[in-house]
Amino acid sequence: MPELPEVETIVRGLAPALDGRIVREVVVREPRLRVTLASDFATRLGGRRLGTMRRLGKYMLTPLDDGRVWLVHLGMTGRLTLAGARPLPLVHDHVVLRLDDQRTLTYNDPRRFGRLDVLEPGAVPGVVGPGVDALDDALSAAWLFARSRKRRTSVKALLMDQRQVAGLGNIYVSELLFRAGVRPRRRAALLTRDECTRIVEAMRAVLGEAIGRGGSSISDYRDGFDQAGSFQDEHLVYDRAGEPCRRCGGPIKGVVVVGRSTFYCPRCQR
DNA sequence: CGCACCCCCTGCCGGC
DNA sequence: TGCCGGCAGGGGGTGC
Repeated sequence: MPELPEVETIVRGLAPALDGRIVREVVVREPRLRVTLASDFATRLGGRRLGTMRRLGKYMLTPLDDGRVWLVHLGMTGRLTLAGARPLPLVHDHVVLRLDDQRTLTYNDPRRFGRLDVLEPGAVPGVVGPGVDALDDALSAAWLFARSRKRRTSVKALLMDQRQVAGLGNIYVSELLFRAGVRPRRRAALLTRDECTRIVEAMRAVLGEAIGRGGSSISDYRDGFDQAGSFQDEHLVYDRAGEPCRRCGGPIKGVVVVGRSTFYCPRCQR
């Protein structure tokens, strides 16, 4: 579920509230996430003072006062929610942190595809690979043009590859390619400089607007305070197969590209 | 190298 | 109404 705008929304909300807090207690109710929590996870996080949480791609990274970094990845259905003292535990509440201000930070994840970890100092760069964050200034049209040369893969696969561009997921790739007027299956190596410019501009625009709307709540996404986003109301193509294109009126097409459902307008995108 | 296909897991929805 | 197959915003592994 959560892509860059959703993770960014959570981080913007939680970072000020968590900065400087001390983790008084860590309760692991279910360690079997996609990667089973290390047996010492609770002791490595317990007692630590939290620094300023930040986002890198779809990861949430919080520095600890011992130099390590607390890492959270929400997978498809993860939620990180800050609430008052001792809220009633809900089904799929896997990890519960009690803070020194008596508030409670809960990791809930029905499908358990998420990841929680405490990283050693210096391990952070490795978690996202050599690519750049989708909102990093370094991701320019020139960078994308250079990176896409000699790639036999589709532009969608290139943009979805977290080692290349970190943060984009299935919703926002369809949305940004519609705005850029580029078909998802176009060979990356055949993108023109002008198309790379349009893709980068569309990427920044759609991500910025989505963040402004608090992300997309398709079914279960909520921010760090359990509030839904509203950008799903602005989707132009995602999950709209057969419905009229909002620009030309023609039917939106739904296909599968690199194993993921993909939506585009055959008339508006080339 | 790129991709099809498999897995991880629960929940929801549509069809019958 | 109830069951079942298919699919879901992510990511990792294998084998062709």
